[in-house]
Amino acid sequence: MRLVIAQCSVDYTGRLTAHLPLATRLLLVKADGSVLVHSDGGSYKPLNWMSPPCTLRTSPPDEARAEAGVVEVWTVQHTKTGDQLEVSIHEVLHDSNHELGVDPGLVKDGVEAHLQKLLAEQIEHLGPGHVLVRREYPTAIGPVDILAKDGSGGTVAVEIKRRGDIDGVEQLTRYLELLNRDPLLAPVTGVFAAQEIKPQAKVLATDRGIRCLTLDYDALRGVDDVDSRLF
Amino acid sequence: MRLVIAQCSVDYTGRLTAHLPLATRLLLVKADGSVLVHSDGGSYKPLNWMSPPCTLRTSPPDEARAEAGVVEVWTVQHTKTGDQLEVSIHEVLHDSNHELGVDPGLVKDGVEAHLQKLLAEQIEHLGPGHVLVRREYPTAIGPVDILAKDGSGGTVAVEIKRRGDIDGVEQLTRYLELLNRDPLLAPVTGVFAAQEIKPQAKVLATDRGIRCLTLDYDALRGVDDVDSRLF
DNA sequence: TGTTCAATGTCGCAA
DNA sequence: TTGCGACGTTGAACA
Repeated sequence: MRLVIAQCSVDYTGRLTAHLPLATRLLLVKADGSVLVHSDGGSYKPLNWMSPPCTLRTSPPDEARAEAGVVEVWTVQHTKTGDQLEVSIHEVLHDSNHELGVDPGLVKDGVEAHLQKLLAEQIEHLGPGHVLVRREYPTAIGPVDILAKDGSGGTVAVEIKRRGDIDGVEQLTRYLELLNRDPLLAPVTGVFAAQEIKPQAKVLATDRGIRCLTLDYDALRGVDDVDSRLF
Repeated sequence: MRLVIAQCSVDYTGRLTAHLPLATRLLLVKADGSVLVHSDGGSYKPLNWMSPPCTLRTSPPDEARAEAGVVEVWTVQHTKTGDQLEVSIHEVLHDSNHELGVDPGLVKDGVEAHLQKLLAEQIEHLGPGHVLVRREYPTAIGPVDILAKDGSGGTVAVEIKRRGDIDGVEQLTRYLELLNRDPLLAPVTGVFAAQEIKPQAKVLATDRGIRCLTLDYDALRGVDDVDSRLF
């Protein structure tokens, strides 16, 4: 990631034509070649930008621009649409390069983990008499989201998803198979819990004797203590 | 504008709950206190952010976080909604401050002015035999976007909008009323030209004998000389 | 100031 | 790939 603070003017031609008069701004060049032009205010949206895939080419100014005080021209062109961003740089005030590496991303996780925490706290949603054993119960093939005991002493394994798909049912099935080999736990029944469960997933789960539980995120959250939001 | 490159994890609580695991990212603090968290890829949208009005407070980590390697905690809170962004900083790799001043802004000039220029250049879109008189034809109540002569010597007044609404028809009506008082110009007919014309506007215009013309921006531009894009 | 509607929307999932 | 809907939508015009 390259950070440049520079006096510059910017022109964009693409879906529309736009122009930014001369001023001091931040030019942010990302590893994928995309460029953001930010001012010192406004929202998170840049004044101007070019999204990937695109290429950045720097060149000396033509005579007319050199006259006008331009020292370098950046031409950023979108690889597919041909949209073009042209930055006329008058003075560079800062220029630094930074190695960031790939972001683990998976932003907006939260929801699934939060659902797990909320359901663990309100384990009664599994049915009367249920008691939490633990969250993230470790097994050889990965942690089970929630392990609980039902009223009759049987074990319950819960797989939680934001959107319940066939994959989730398969995953839970593997856990159940493994857990049921453990005489201390067996018999282990399964609960597939999600905000929204696909009909196909519901059919498969039911066929395998797995109970489906639709979670109401807002309702679960409403009961939750406001102070415990950061988990 | 403050630029910080740091190893950090980020938590957001507001409309939703989101978490960013530990990684190296850009933290951008704008003059108005707003904060953007950018990775080295993706689009112009930050991974996480806080929009103004908000306040940034930095504090030493609590004991548990200090254990985990956190050296500083940023708490950014929205003044009105109470949304909160918490940045746990593990290591600062770069930290610089820059005075940018107020941006002249006025981004996104263009479309309407560009449409006017393009239509003036390709006046034949008004119909066969049309000749341009001038753009921005001055009148007592403001300039008419385009004034032209049709094949039979009559005058044509064109009002151009990006989106054609009732207001535009009213405006053109006022111009027509005024222009038709001028014996040198009369009879003056009206053309309401826009990229998109609202049904109500079309009805009103037609009712008043004003012709509607839908402009195809891309098609007009396609014909346009590539070198004349900067206007 | 609140409401409506476009956007260089962007983003994410389903068909 | 394409289409559709939601978004911490954002942003501007209009009432």
